[in-house]
Amino acid sequence: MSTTTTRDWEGELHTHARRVTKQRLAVLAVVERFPHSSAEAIAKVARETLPALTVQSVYVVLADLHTLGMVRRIEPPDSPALYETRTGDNHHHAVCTGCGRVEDVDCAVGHTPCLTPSSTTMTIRIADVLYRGLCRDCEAAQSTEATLATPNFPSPTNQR
Amino acid sequence: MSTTTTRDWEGELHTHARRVTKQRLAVLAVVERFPHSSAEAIAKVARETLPALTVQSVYVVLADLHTLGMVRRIEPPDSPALYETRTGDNHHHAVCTGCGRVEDVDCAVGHTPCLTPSSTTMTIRIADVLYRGLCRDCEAAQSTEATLATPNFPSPTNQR
DNA sequence: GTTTTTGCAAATGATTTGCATGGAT
DNA sequence: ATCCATGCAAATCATTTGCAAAAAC
Repeated sequence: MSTTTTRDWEGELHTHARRVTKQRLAVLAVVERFPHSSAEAIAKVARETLPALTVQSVYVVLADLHTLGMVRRIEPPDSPALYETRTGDNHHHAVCTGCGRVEDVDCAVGHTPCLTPSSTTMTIRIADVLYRGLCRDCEAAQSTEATLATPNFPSPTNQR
Repeated sequence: MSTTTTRDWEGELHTHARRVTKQRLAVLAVVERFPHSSAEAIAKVARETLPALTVQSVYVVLADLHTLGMVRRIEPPDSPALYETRTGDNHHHAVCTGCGRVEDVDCAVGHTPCLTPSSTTMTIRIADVLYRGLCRDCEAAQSTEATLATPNFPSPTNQR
C-alpha cells in the first residue's frame, strides 16, 4: 500500500540518464521495502500495483539498476539472486540454511570483512568469503590500456 | 596423463558406502589436478580418459561428492559452479573479475574470515562475505527435533 | 516526434531428473 | 544376483535476448 520510499529514486534515475517509469519506481519501492528478495518475489509484489508487469521486465530493470549501482545483488548457493537497496557500505550477509532468511551483518571496515560478525543472531557455521579484484596479469593488461588480445591461461578453469 | 592422486579416493568412497567406479575416480583426479574447475571443464578433461563420460554424469557425481563433503563447491557470480578437493579447512577465494582466475586465500581462523587477506597477489576491490548457519527459529525448530511443519515466515524472500 | 522501455515469446545456460542398461560388490 | 551408477533424453529453473508496441522525454 504505502509507497513511502527513503531514497529519491526519481532523482537517481535522472542522474543516471534513465527514464522514470512506474515499473522502475515500483521495483525500487519493493526492493526497498523487502530487502533480500528474488526477482520472482519482487515481480509478484509489484504486480499488486502493476498487474501487467512481467518477471522478464523485472529482470531487465534489476540488471540495469545493478550495473548502475543502485541495487546490490546477492547470490547465495541454491537460491536465485536476491536484491537490496543498501549499496553504499560493505556490509555482509548471514543466510539461514534452514529457512533461507537473510540477515544483514554490520561488521565491515571498508572492503575488508571483520574478524567477528557481531550483529547477527544466527548461529554461524560456514563463512564463504569471495574476494574480487584483478589478478596481476589483468591489472597489467588494464594499465596497458586498450583492449589487446584477451589474456588467457592454461588449464580448464572458467571465466569471470 | 598422470593419475597421481594425493588422497585415497577409493578408501573415502568405501567409507561413504559409495561404489568405486572409474568415472568417480576420474572426476576426483581431475578436480584434484585442476582446482576451481567447472563441471563442463572437468567433463572435458575426464573424457580424454573416459570418452563415454557425459556432463550430466559429472554433475551427478559432483553433487554426490559435494553432499559427502569430499569436494567443495564455489559459486562465483556470473560463472558456473567451480569445484575443488580442498575441503578440510576454511580457506577463502579471490576471483579475478578480468579473467576469472581463482586463487586460494589462506587467512581463515576457524570459520571466521581474517581481517586482511595476506596470501593473495590480487588487487582486491570487493569482499563478498556470506555467513551460513541457522537463525533462531530454525535452531529452535531443530532442537525440538522431529520434522514438524516447515517453519515459514511472511514477506517475499526466497529459500535456502 | 524520437528514443528508450516494456511486454511477450522464444532462446540460452546450468543443472536436475526419469528411466533402462551396464557395472561394482 | 543385487542394487547402485551411468548414459541418454527430456525437463526444469533462473536469466537473457529479439522485436514490435507503448510510454517518457
